[in-house]
Amino acid sequence: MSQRAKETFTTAPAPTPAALRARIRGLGASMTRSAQIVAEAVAADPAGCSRLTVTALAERTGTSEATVVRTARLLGYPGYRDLRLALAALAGRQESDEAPAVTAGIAVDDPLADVVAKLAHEEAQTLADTAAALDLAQLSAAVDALATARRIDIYGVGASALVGQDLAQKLLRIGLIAHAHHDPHLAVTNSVLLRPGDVAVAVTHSGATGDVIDPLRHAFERGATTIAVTGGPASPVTHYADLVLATSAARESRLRPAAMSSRTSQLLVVDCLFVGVAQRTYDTAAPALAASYEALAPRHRATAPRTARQEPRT
Amino acid sequence: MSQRAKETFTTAPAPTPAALRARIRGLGASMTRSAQIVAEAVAADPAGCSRLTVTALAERTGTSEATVVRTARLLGYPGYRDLRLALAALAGRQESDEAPAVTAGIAVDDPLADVVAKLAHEEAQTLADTAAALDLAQLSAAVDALATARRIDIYGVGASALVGQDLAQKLLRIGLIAHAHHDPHLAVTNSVLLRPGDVAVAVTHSGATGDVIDPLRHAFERGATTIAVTGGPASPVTHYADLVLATSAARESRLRPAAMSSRTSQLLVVDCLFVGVAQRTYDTAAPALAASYEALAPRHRATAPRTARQEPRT
DNA sequence: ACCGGCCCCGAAAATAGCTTTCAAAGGTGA
DNA sequence: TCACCTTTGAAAGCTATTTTCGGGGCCGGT
Repeated sequence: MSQRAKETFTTAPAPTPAALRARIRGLGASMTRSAQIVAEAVAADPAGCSRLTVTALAERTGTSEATVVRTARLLGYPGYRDLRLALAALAGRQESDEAPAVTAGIAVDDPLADVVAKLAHEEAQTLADTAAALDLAQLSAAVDALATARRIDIYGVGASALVGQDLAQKLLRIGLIAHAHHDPHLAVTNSVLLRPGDVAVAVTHSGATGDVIDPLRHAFERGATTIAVTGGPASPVTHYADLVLATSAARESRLRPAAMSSRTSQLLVVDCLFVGVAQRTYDTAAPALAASYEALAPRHRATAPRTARQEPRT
Repeated sequence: MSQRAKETFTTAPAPTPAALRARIRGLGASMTRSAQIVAEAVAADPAGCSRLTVTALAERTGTSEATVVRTARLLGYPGYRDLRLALAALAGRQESDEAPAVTAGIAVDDPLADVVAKLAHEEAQTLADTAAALDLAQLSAAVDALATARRIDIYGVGASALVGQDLAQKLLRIGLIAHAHHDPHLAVTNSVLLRPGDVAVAVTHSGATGDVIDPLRHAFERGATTIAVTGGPASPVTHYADLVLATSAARESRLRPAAMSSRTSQLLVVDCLFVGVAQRTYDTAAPALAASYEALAPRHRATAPRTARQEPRT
């Protein structure tokens, strides 16, 4: 057997994914001069190098393609192609680790890209907070109450009205009798009709919105089961709530007082309620969902109109 | 201009790193059959596919090299090589994120704690996907249009109606003239009044909701700037949209067909629009926000009623 | 100091993989 | 049914990677 079949000396057995850095350090001085240069360049900027071709990397390091390939082999990969792939993976990993770089608040002069990143990050944070803070016992009791309710009234005004409507829409779709009221007068008018076995839900971030508290109080006094979805666990609304579901009370900055985190948080709670109820009433919920889906189908256009695309007018 | 220079139709401008998942979901049904097969294989096993050559992937999916390359282009990369790199990066990232523990869908018999965790995780995922996939150029243009609009009409029905209302509420609070219409007839009636300088926004997850497309078309034909917030970047609604803001089109499982991920995604887009507009019009937006906040104060009860807490009836 | 041997290195040939072209097959609307 | 457009795979064309090959430097021996 020849002592060097065709310059294929697999120095290391492992084409490892991310142990790359260690490997480079490990081999360190045992590499030839130009191999070191290449390895160093790779270690210094994996992401950047992953975007280069052999030729480009050779040029950048002032070496030749052959040397680059040899270095890749030294590092344990079958060839440069695979080193490049590993480099990309490494870059992806790093990127995900350093993601929460944008924790701060949003400023007036942030570029749009930052705004998007910050908003997404903050809302994700809010979701995590809310999930962690949710009282499962209360949630479970709320699900029970909703699942067996004769009738469900939901109160919310302003931004919370939308959350209430979302809940009502969802519950309706699985066959429950749910109404969302955002008109305070109508809410009160309806609330006095409730009785034991009914459920009233109040959605209010501050927990101090009179227009929502009033109908809830009436429902409470008439014996309905009352649920408060609020960011203020000790706020006025909780006085008339049998069950309190806490939403995250993230501070709202100057540029987003109009309910962002709070809305996200409330919606998560609503979703939890909905899924919980849907699970508990699966036998009736599933067909109801299917039916409403079918009923909607004809309102969707299957394909784009065949006419040529109309150009935006000049 | 030739209609097809050399089969180089860069469907999407962004060769983004991690927006891949979102992109695949988004294009979804708008791809050709074999492209779907390839995309699906890629989405199902990014790490594995990143190790395959064009030929190998073509064979695995039962298609041809050409199709694989075309799919890579569809997903926004210059070619397969780059897709492969991105895949590797994605794999690396995933590996580092590794233990979301509760990745799977929600089952009928999941305990409530799991439901909460899964929902929160999925919605957070959706947020990340959406943020990654958002086209900043389109967003920026949309912000400009909104900020300078004479009048803004927003169309959405069903779950998307709530998103539309949310946007309208926010824009109103910073002094813009915005209306959300969820009644298809009224929407059409209003849309024919729009003219250049006005903005129409359509919110629809599927992008195929006739009740929303109709008013948007009218607005488009009358010269208003039209914006589509949709999960289907190639869906019918985009035919009449000057600007398209893509939302994540995560699959909705049996227990949550009623718009959860899609709603979260849409709301993030709405928030981005709002913050963007608020930034651009800060001088007028800030006082308007303050004023609306003041005006609301009296409707909040500062403290709990002094009466003793009423016990739940026995 | 000179010479021979060995290894390192880069230029260029060889090859594998990626991209493009082209024509046929499969639909779709008139 | 026919014409047209879309989609698809086979094969040609090209780029990037890998291998080969020979020049040149370093070291020990003479």
